[in-house]
Amino acid sequence: MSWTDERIDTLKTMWEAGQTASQIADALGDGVSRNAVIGKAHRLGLQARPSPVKTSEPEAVAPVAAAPAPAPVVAAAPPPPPAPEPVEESETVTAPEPVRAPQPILRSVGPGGFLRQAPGEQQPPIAPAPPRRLVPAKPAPEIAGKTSLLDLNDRICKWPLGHPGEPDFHFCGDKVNPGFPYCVQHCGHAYQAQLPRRDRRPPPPLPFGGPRVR
DNA sequence: CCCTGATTCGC
DNA sequence: GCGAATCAGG
Repeated sequence: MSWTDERIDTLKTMWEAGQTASQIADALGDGVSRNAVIGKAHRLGLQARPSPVKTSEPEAVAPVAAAPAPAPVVAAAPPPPPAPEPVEESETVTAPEPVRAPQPILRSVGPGGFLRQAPGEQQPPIAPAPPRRLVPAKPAPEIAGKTSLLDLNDRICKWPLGHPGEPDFHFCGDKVNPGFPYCVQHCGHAYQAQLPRRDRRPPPPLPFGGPRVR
């Protein structure tokens, strides 16, 4: 699979949202490695993320004895203010725009790179209208610490807890029983000995609506 | 060992 | 441009 616009977009969005390269690679699927993600991210110019390997530049650390204090120059220049980007207010009248309250909608990025609809948001599909700035949605507090869709990978248990759409829906997240999508405990739930046909319960309650039929 | 991102370099 | 291999810190 190549880097289509959508996939690049997913990469950008997730990268800027702080997702790890592994998570992004997972979401993109199609055998994309985290190396591929990282490589692409860098080529795209995305970068500057706290790297575990610190590039401690030889910061010309003045010897302790040599430089006792920073020269008390006349006017001590204050640190350059972060200068929050001024909102581009162009044409339109300076209407206060009271209506548009930017609700922090939490969307998750699906494996195909599409944006999933948030629980309360049934109707309006993705608005193609470009928002001024993409503010990476911070995970809702309910999900904090939980294993979300984006956390899934090959080695953690994908057993769902709760139901999709519920605010605290998440996944087990334990380490998998090697070779299975679930941890040992949930494998016990997922895989059970075959019962005689007549004794079998009608609705096989499989998570996710069951495995893909393909 | 597991994870992370950065970099290199052959393709 | 791509990404596996490699590096290096947590």
